Amino acid sequence: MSDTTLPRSTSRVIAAKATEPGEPRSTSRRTFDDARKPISLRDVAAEAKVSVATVSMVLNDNPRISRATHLRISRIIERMGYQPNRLAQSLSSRYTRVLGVMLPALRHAFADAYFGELISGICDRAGKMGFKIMLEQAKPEFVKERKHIHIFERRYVDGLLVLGMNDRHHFLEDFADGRYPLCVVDNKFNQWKLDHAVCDYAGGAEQVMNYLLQLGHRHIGCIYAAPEIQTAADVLHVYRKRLGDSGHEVDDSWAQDGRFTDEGGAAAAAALLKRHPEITALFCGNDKMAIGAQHYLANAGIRVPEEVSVVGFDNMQNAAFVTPSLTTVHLPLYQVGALACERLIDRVRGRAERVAEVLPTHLVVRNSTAMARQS
Amino acid sequence: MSDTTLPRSTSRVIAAKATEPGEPRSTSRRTFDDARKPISLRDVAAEAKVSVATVSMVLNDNPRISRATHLRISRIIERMGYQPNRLAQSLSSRYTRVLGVMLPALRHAFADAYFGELISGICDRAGKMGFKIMLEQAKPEFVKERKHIHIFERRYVDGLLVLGMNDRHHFLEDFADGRYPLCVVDNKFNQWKLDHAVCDYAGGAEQVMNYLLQLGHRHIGCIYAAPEIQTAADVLHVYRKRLGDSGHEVDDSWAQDGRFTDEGGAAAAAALLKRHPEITALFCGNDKMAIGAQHYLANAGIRVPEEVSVVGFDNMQNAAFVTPSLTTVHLPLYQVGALACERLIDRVRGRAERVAEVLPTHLVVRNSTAMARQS
DNA sequence: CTGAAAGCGCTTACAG
DNA sequence: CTGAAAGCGCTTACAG
Repeated sequence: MSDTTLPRSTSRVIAAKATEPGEPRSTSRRTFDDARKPISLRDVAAEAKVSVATVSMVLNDNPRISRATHLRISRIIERMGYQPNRLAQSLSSRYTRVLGVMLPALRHAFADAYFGELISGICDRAGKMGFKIMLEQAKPEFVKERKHIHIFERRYVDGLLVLGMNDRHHFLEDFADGRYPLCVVDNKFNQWKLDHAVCDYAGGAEQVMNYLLQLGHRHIGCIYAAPEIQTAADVLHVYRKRLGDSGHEVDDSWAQDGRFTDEGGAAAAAALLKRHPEITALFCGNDKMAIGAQHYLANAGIRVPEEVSVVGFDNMQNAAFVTPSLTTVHLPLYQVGALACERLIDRVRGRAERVAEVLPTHLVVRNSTAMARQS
Repeated sequence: MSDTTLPRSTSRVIAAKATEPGEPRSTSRRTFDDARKPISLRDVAAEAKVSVATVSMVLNDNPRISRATHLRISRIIERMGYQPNRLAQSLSSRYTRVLGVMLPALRHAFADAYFGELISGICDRAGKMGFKIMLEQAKPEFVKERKHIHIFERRYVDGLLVLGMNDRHHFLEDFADGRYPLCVVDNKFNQWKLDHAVCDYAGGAEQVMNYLLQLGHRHIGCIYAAPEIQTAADVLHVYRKRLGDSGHEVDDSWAQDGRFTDEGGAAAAAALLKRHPEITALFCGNDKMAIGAQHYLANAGIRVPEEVSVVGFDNMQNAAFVTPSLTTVHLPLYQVGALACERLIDRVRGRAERVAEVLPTHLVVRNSTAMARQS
């Protein structure tokens, strides 16, 4: 602990300069003992010889303050290096200017590039709009103790963005009445009336199936995951429908759960190829599973793409740097995060209408796909 | 906007139950119009027929309150579903129970698994210790406008964790006086007196060099990055020193900057092998660059590990799922994040001594390394 | 156009 | 062991 009796440098020096030589002595009630205390509205008001109300209104750009006064007081605020205490501001104004970001309670959730991209978009946009981001994880206790409501009641946040949620996150129902602003990021729920911004997963899946069918693939396996997530279910649905439409029998033995992980993808690829050696293409629900599948295929001596084509979904950073580089669907996750954030802030500011934003996706063709082999 | 004239359900229902039938009417000053207002300390005090001070002390487990009173009032708090307004709490108590986490201003920084692991550790530990996490990015304006100080002065945070910072982040100097609690995560600075918790990079590098030299490698290239980061410089230093000690000429042409990216790693590998075709091993400063190097080698028709061994650094999730799986150094990033968080909270609570924590690392041998080829 | 005063919802000396 | 009151640092009607 440093010596309290010594005056400090930094901001206090700036404040000291506030009284120019020759000016009448400041009427501020700050004493020498206050040296470590931050400057308050009162100090600024005393220095400027106006009321605290006036300084407050200058700070909030209230039009009732004359241009001259505004300018004069702004200068004093600047010179004194005054920073408003936002706890006091929020307590009075009832806005915190903080948004919560809720992640699922997965181990090391933040290390997932999928969530990372969304959060990057959210943080950038929030920062530009004057909001801070607070992190939450949807742990079982969290929901059981109704902490998702408490963060509002206790005034931690003005709104909440939820990522990676699924149909079993029943607490989302508590937001259906619109009392507490919430926006679902990159997912959607039919059972609850909630704002959302989402990538067009079904559209991306259509492009993949078109492409594979055009290349002559007829024996296409699917490595899916988490069908309780609507967007993941959409992809699986398109896969089945397009295969059925093209006159092929659709049978659950052609689809295998890969749990969205590298390991799961490898295991699912192994299971599918054992069951159906005639498979010429694997359509994977994310890039990680696709990379796991490629890993399995390489170890099993099956060449990609000559013998089996592999398609991912995400377009994560490393998709271009595996061997062979991965054909995948690009998801504008950064943009979805930013858009969801903006829509949530609109809501915090009073917008009443629900929003449902869908951002387009597109196929990125690389080297993991080729014409179906002649078998 | 929903109808304001209707009484709401949820928490108000609970509060209504607080007056049991037959009890005298509550003396609370809450009226019907208050229906949407959250319950305050005053309401609880009125209901319990004690002063707000007493309820406050119950809330803060102040020992001056008798066990009987504590129990009785706790029950009432529970029954009413009261949640203290933490803005008011913080304004009075001068603690926010929020920690800032600062990331460098890299594009899509959150999508990096390295930062993600650290943040996972930080969030878990912070949550367990009753703290929330607020996100910040060290954008140029941010530092120029001294926002790193303002988040303290404005009472956003009690302490700050900084990730991915380097010697050019001069704003860290402002924390050397210990006035505002800060902890450097997975890095260290010799020029500024700051708390830190860091992985043993030099120790990991020693293990890599031992291993490669034992396998008979003598022509070892190094793909490094960001030598302005102390830990990265440590790795480069160990590489040079061990090569020199084993009687080899150390020459800058054997090391190449790979900018910590897949692309950079691929380009650096290409440059090194063009310059020195006799290279039998590449030691990379992180897994991403190693995977990029593997990608280049595969495309160039150079077999890994038969012709060239590749070693990474990080042990990121996918290191085990590239082909061939990657030999690398495991960094306990989750643990470093958690430990840094805990040390920062100690500091917030008043610990005066500086701390410098170092966590051990270890080599993980997989399939990207083998005996040096006979050339 | 500006000021005095009440209020936001807590905590914390200070009395008793 | 508990209460009355001041205070944390702002904003916002309400006067003038």
